[in-house]
Amino acid sequence: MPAKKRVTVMRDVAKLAGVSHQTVSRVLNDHPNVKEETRTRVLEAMQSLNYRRNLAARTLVTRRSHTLGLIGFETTLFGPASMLYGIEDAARTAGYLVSIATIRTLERREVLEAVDRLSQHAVDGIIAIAPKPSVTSGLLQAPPGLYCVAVGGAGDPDAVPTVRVDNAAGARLATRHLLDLGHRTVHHVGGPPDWPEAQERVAGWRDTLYEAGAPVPPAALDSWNAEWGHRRGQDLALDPEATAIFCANDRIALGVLRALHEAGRRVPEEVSVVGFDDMPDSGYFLPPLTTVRQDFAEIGRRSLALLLEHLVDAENAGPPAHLVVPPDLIVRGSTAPPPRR
Amino acid sequence: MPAKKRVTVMRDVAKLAGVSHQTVSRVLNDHPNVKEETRTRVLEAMQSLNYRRNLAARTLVTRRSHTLGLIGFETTLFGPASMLYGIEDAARTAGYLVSIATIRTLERREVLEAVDRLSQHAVDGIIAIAPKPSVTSGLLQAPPGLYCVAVGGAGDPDAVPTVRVDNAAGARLATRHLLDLGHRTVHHVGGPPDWPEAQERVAGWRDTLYEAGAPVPPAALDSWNAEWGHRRGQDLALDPEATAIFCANDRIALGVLRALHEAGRRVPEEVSVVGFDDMPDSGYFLPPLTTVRQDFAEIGRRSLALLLEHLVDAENAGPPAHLVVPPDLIVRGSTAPPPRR
DNA sequence: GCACGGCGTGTTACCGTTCACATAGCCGGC
DNA sequence: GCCGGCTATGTGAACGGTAACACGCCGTGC
Repeated sequence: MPAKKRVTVMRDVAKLAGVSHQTVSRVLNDHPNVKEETRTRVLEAMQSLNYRRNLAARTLVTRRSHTLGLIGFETTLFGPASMLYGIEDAARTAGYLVSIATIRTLERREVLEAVDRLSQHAVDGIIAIAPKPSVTSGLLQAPPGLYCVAVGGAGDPDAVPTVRVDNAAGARLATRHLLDLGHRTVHHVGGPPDWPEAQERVAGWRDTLYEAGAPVPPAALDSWNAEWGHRRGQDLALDPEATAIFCANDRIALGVLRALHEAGRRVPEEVSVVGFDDMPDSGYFLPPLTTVRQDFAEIGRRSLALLLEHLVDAENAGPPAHLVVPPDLIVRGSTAPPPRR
Repeated sequence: MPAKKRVTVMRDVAKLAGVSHQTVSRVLNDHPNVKEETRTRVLEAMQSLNYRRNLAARTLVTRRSHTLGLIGFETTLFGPASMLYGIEDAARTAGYLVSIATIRTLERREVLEAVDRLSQHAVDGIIAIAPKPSVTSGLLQAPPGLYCVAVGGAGDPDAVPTVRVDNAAGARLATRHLLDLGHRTVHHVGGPPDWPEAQERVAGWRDTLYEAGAPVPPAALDSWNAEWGHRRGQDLALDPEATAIFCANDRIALGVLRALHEAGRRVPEEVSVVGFDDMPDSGYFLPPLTTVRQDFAEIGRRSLALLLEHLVDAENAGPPAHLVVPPDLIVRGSTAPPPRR
């Protein structure tokens, strides 16, 4: 009977290097008290045997899996997908693997299931894309010791730390930009009325108009998609006073652009349009879209930092932190001064 | 000193139920030889103690983590993000968790790193989004016993099983549809020339034209984005003979639509346009885009099925399977019969 | 009456780490 | 010249499950 093929474990490395398995463990974990010569001998042995440590065994005893969980919603859309990417990128550089648990609705029940699934797999922490408060509140049910960070729009309670983009500031940038170009006021085509992110964008837009003493047209809120933008754009196209439109995201802006084009209103000569997100093709819309860019990579880094910070120092935690990432305005061809009358 | 808070383990459940821990294990794993009455007693004990089994311990001994790895590229774009979603969805219903490892380029080295990272975390298998052969070849370096499935475009070697959408068939559907409407021929705006998916779409388009005896205009290949579509669309708009355009994806189609609109060529009255992918807003383009829809959910299910099939019956594996998922044509408003002359 | 097989259950070893503790050697101070 | 403390290393016991095996009990066939 041929020798049974077995994967090399710590003991094999130890034997080859002529030390105990514990010394091998010390080398792996960078413990200080290992003679330099021993260390290199062990490393060589590991190399020659192509040793990889068994993380399951490590997890069993340390209760750290070096994996973190990510709860995501509508991850096929650009925003969530970008957040996922940003978080995964940050996690990878920090030596973590990311396990995903997508939810199909924003109901609390689904969030609880996702948390449960992740906690069974012993993730060290959870980052949840939480556009609505139901998600955040679901996180509160996580078993004690499992730290959660909510990223995205809903930063309500003071029990869960959050990281989010400064939607109000983004809306201000967009609105300010249009006012500075000389527009008398700015119209807004908003997202779903019950999404905090959409509400914040409304607030930033409205406040900026107030401060500038500009008239505040009624905000129209509905959803995030192009169909809504197109529908609303058709109305706005009929209003000769509407020379500047700030859309709650790029998809809406796409619809608005189409409606304006259709109605024969030229962009940016007659009407200026600003979006929010900086989707992949928004720079190639016609005209290229001026938009507010969210720094998803930074959001990922920050939320991970929050998590790791807690992992190393779990005991004396202060109140949960709430980080806000500033967005940028990307000026392209869809904005210009208003037409002279 | 207060009693140390400990999580409940199998032993606790066993004690409460008055059985051995092994019996608890049997209940958990649905072993046949457990008296019904014992089973319910154990289940009640588990319930009342809120027991969750420690998957790390389970993984250690069974060498099965019930986690699978997903290697993804450009996961912020709609296609890859949808595949990720489809795979995660299928995995979840099969009781698996998905860990992601995104790669920033398609270089073999990066793939190897991703495989390594995932295998350290003891994933049971790997599904890789593999739009180019370099990814597939990287998978071949996976440690023995770690099964990999390549999903997407590059189905070259006979060492790795693949699941992919039938790009050629999709292209045929699109081309056929346009020919059936009465167009003399169909122009094609293709993706990157070195991507198999793009090549297959060219082939399907060209073959259909051949078979129909239609003239075959030169194919133009460049990239996947709207900028390219717009650029190419400007040229095609000048050609009065070009009444039907098949684009390799929806983003390209968006650019083409814009260019045509700009040039004053009406869609679909003067020119018909077809896309590929069925992106979220393509139904709200103006006009709504006729396009080829890929069934990402089905791709996810199939690739997972391939993986699981191998996991239960790892020994007598035949040659790697190559599954092909048929796409659908979604007819919307961007296609119509050619103008009468 | 006894060997036998299946059922239900318990006992024990083992998976591959890390952690707590023990130990041996060395150095310096008094 | 001994002792205390530091350094480098080894030993044994967890961690929480599953697998292999043993064991008692029962019904069955001869």
